[in-house]
Amino acid sequence: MPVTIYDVAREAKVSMATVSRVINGTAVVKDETKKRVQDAIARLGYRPNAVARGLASKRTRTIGVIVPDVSAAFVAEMVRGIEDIATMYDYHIILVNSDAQVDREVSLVGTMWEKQVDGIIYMTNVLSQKEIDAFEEAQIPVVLCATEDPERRIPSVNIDNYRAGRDAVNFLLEKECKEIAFVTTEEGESVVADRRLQGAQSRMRDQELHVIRTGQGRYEVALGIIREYLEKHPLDGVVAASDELGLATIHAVQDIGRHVPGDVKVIAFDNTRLATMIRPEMTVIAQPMYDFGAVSMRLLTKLLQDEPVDNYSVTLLHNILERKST
Amino acid sequence: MPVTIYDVAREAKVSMATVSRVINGTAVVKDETKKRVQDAIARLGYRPNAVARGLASKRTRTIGVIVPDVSAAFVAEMVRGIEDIATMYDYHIILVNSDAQVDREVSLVGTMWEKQVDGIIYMTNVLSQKEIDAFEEAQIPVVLCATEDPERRIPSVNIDNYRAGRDAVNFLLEKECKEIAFVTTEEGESVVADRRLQGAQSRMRDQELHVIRTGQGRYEVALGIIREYLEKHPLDGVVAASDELGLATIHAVQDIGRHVPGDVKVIAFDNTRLATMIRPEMTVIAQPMYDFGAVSMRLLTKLLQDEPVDNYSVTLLHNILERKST
DNA sequence: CTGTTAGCGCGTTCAC
DNA sequence: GTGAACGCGCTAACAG
Repeated sequence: MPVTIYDVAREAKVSMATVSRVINGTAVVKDETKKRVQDAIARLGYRPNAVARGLASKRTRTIGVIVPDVSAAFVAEMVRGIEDIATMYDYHIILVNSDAQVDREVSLVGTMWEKQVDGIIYMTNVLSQKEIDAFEEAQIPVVLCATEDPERRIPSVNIDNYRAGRDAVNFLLEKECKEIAFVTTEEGESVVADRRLQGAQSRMRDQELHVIRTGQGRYEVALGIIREYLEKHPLDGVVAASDELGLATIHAVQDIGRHVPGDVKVIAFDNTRLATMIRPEMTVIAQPMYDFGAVSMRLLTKLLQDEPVDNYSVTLLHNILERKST
Repeated sequence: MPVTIYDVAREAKVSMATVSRVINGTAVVKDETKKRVQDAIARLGYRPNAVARGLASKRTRTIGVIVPDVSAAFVAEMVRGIEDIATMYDYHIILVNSDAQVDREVSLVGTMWEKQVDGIIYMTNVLSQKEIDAFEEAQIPVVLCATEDPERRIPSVNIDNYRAGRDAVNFLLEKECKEIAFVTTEEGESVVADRRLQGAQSRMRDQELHVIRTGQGRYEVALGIIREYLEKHPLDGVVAASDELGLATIHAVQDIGRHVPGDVKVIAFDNTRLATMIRPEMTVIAQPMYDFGAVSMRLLTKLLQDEPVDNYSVTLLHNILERKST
């Protein structure tokens, strides 16, 4: 039989209300009785039941974290950031994968509602109205993490992807690149990627920006596509929408007997560990992946505790780390 | 005001018990009244409160997942496996990182207890008695995932690491390697790694197995250590305890002007995506990372539903994928 | 097949 | 400073 707050009360010869008080520090309790209670708790090995607590207080100290796929390096890093800050503020996270499927995402918001989570941290490739409606219906505070919401209807943490795309191209331009390509996923796959592409295009003037589409952006398929493109087009600079695509580019270049950075310079997005674990080490537009998660979670705690928030859509800084591929 | 089961009952002109029945399929309900209830639920947008449900039923349909660090590729993949199967059986997971610190691990088992999780999936580098005691005290079913418990006191899912280490060395031996090294972490860092080393050593006969210790096994520090070792010792075969260490080995070999696989053959553990994203593609002892998670979760569901279990310590198969580094 | 009645373990008034 | 009593939303007997 699990020991309850009543058992502690009896053991300490006080009422359960008093026990509750010393546990939660809700009110002043005489030092002596407080000690009696604490001793009783220790003696009985009492653990407050978080479920009962959640029912009574209507707060579960649990956060729903909805992501496309934890097994992606970028996402995992972010989740780690979320969890660290959650722990710091005494929250726990329920993690679910949506595979970026709208129906599933909407359904997951519903189950988070049933779970009575205090808040949600949400990441997706494309934010649709359906999801916004789901948030609205569930009446749960949401923070978007590394997710584009052009209309900024929901609190969010992101970088300026347009500017980042622009910076990447600018970097190559300053390296005297003439024929630049942007390697990315299919259009509509990811609003973040699309936004970067727009930024990249905005920096080109009379020249044309080559755009290489690689499906979902997986290394294996991208490799072939990029190689084929390279054989037909004399590129000398590539911006890749992810480390994985950057690596595919480097290998594609090498496969056709050309050289990075001598013949083709490559700069990629993200800066996962991959970027420094390959040869040549990759120049990147670094994204603060861990911070995306950490800052999102911190913002959410503010929302939950009615702390003043001076900025509901936080823009973190990206930066260029020049290495050996440019 | 959130709508409760009472509201639905009133709307459908039945008792709350009946509503509960149609929601849970706990008993037969006349088709007509069932429909009335379902309509009422839809009309009101009712969602059952999982917290109240958990308190009443003493089952939360929540699983605690305790891992060293989600941001490690290996772990993230495993978590994905856990979550997929959890979803399939209508469970959710609370994810926490322990950083492999015993105190924290013990404490986390305690908070899982408070959260009233139905079960725990546990992964760690070194399993100590303290943790076993914590499981015992919390009285929660636990499944160890990719974690060595020599005494098999707790249900677990793992590969035969001893045999895997042996197989790796054997593979190099058959390739005519004479001077073989095992690149791993410090002794005691990870029982899994230690076990593999033992297996590796068991396969050597009169020859000596070189052992290269690389601290925590991080690429950046390992690279220097391995390079230094290589300069002093004429190795021609290396078994690395992880993909990351395998890659460090390949680069170390290249750094001193030698060649993989020509001069030195490299085989590594794990087979994360990294292994096929580098040049040369790495020969590996592949571990079923996703399956570790998936099978663990499945085993746990059996434990929770009192299904018959024919094997409490499941041994998954590893296999060698020969690629370009050997 | 359906309704009534107890709890589940805790937070939170409101008195004392 | 402390205790008694109620309610959070639901499941699970038990009747009928």
